[in-house]
Amino acid sequence: MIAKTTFNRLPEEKKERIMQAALMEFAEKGYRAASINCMVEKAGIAKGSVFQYFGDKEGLFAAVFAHSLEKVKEELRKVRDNPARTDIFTRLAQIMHTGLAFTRTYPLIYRLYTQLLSTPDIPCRDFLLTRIRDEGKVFLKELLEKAAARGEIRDSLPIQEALFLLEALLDRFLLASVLPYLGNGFFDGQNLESSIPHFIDILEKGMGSSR
Amino acid sequence: MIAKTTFNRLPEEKKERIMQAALMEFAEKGYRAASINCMVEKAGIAKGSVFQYFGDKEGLFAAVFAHSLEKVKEELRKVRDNPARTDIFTRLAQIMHTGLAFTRTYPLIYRLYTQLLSTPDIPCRDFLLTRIRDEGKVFLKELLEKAAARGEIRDSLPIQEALFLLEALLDRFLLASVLPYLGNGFFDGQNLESSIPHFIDILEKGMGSSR
Amino acid sequence: MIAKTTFNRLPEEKKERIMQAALMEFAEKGYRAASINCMVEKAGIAKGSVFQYFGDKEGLFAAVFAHSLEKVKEELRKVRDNPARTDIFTRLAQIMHTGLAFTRTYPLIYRLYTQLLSTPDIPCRDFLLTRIRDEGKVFLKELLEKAAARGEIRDSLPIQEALFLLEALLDRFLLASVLPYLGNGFFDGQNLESSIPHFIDILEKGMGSSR
Amino acid sequence: MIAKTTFNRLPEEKKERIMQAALMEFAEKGYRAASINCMVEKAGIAKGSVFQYFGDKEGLFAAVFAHSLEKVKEELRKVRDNPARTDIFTRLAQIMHTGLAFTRTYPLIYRLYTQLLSTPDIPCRDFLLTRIRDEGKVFLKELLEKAAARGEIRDSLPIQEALFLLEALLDRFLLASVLPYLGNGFFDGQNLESSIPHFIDILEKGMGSSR
DNA sequence: AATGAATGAGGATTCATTCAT
DNA sequence: AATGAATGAATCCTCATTCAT
Repeated sequence: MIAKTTFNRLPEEKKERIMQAALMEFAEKGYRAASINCMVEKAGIAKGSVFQYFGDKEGLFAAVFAHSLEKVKEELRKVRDNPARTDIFTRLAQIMHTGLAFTRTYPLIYRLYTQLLSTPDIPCRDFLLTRIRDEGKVFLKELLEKAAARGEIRDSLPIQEALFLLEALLDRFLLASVLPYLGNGFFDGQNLESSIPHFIDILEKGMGSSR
Repeated sequence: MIAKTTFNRLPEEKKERIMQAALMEFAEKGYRAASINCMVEKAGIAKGSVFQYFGDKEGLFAAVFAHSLEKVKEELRKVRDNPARTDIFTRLAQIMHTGLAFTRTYPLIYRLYTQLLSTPDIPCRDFLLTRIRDEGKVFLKELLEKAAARGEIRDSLPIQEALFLLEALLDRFLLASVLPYLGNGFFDGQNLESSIPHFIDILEKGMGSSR
Repeated sequence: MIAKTTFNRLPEEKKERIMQAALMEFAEKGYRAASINCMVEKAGIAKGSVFQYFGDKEGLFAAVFAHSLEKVKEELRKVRDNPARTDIFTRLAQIMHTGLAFTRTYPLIYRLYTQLLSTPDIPCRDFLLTRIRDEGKVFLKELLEKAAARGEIRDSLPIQEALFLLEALLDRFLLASVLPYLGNGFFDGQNLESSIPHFIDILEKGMGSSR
Repeated sequence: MIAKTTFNRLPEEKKERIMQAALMEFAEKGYRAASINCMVEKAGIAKGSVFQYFGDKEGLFAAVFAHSLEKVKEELRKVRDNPARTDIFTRLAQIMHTGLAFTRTYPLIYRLYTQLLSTPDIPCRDFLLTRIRDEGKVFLKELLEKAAARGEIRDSLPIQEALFLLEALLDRFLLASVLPYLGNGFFDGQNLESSIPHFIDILEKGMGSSR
């Protein structure tokens, strides 16, 4: 955290190269197994530089995480600032499309997130997960509440569980785009997009107001 | 994989002790970070024995995985062999309850599974994940197909997507019981059970046949 | 401290070789500058073994220290169990001779002690120094007290300061045998022995009972 | 040693700041463990500057040492230029008081000296120690010789050994003011001053001319 | 003259694995 | 079959030193 300035003063190209190499390491191998040796080789920099820039491995991870979160935020903003005059189910479809585009563009970032979820010994994990949640999940909640206010969802809908289900579906949907195992062999790559309307169909019947 | 026999000839108590210690290591620290040093200390056996029994770390992991999968299968059998004369939604509720009981009883096994999901450099990951899928997911599919045959679900339901959604929900539901972060603060420990009917409510409306 | 057994089970010759190599490193370079790399090369063992035996560098240091202290204790016992029926000044001369013989035999042990004295960041320094003091200095105190009881020293002698002076002289005397700088160029190696009676002369006049 | 001029042209305040920071590092951690990184941070200068000023770590140490020696010399001069018309034992008491005041004012300088004494791998150690000796010890010798000429000390006194004893006592006395361990628990901080007369008492009886 | 980014050798330490007993 | 001592590669990290700006 101290010498963060050193890194920030670097030319943009080099910064990106380093972030990319580090992201690859962490996303592919997980925090512990990620090797700074491999990382610096990929990035083409000296090993010592990493520690000058980020202090230690933990600092590097935090930087990579922050860098990735920034990308996520940009993406979220796109969805949020969309021509919002549509009903919630149309928006959910939009979100799924946008999310899919995101994981296709930045598959490693999504992998980093799943690493974080399942690896208990990552430093600051609690803090980092909290930041993600604050960033991403509040959004869905607002979406649901506004839809409720507009009468787009049925009165009897249990909000918390609906929220949980939406998150689960979205998360798994994105995960499937990164890890083909989860698609059950049914969803192979390109087909994920075409399944979106079907998901929306189920959600609409399950959550929408009748009529 | 080589001298598996040697391990199998061990007294049951010792086998269980070793498996338990190894499961703890792998589930808590992940594959790479797991230390055979720590493991043998917990198990109270000689380090050399591990390599005599399982060949190498990878073999040990495979054995732990197989051992855990066996427990999962037992559990699945319980659900499958249940008094099956109920509709699919009642059964889904049963499954959620049973799953929750399972992760409460064997939280480490579920963690092992999530580790496997998110850590790409575990050897044989593909093979192991395939085995899980074959074990667990075929079951849900059959459930859906039978329900369709009985007319419990609407004709227009897109089966693949419904299956995917069910898996996503179940998985996330169990994960939340192990990792409190995912509950969004809404679900705190005991509350997970009470939310099951609400999930079923959504699913029934989304997937069930009208009337 | 844990795997101390491993080291103790080693053949005596190997144990001694390792202790000697470690003592050389620590005594010559100080705790921080001592390199385990150099040490294992001198001892002809694998680097990993050091950590198996002693846990970490600190544990190694503690072991070397304990080993050395054992040698010191043996030496002290020799002096203590001497034909004790002589006056204190004769005994002081004996002690100086014995001490000199000790530093000549184990110069590194004495250097280790001085390293400990002057290096503030050695782990457990307080504890180790206390152990030395308990071992060595109580002895001088008893000597003085018995001499007082026998009337060998004057009533007006300030005991604490006399003790301090004796320690200072003994310590410096031994130090000079190890570090020639302190001898002021006057005492070159062999001459230290011949100066003992002269020191005793001063001490006797300063501390002895008149006549 | 190369561009010493560059450093000397610096504003006095900056020079002092740098010397102080370096002295702290060396005195507290010893030569090897002292980190130029820490040092420059404390001093608030660029790391490169150290090497521009002093060539390398060794040169920096030599400069710090010289700077400290200068302070010692000033102090010595005070004692030397004292109203000298007193006998040697009064002067020794003065010296002890002055020395104590010095180590209280500049404890780091004394620590630097003890580091130098006990750490054999400091470069130029021989040279530096010789300079100290030349500075400090000649003085005591003169004192003794003049006292002998004035008949303040007995004819039979072995001069070299007396000198050695005085040095040992003074050194240990000062050391005890910096490292409390050596006081044996008897001398706690403030008490050192009050013990001076008692030391002088012993010395006078041991070395003074009878009557 | 001053800066501070870059470097890589070397530090302690951990660990899976081998093998003689 | 079981042990646990031995090994050395790989880990993160620190540091003095260099050099372009």
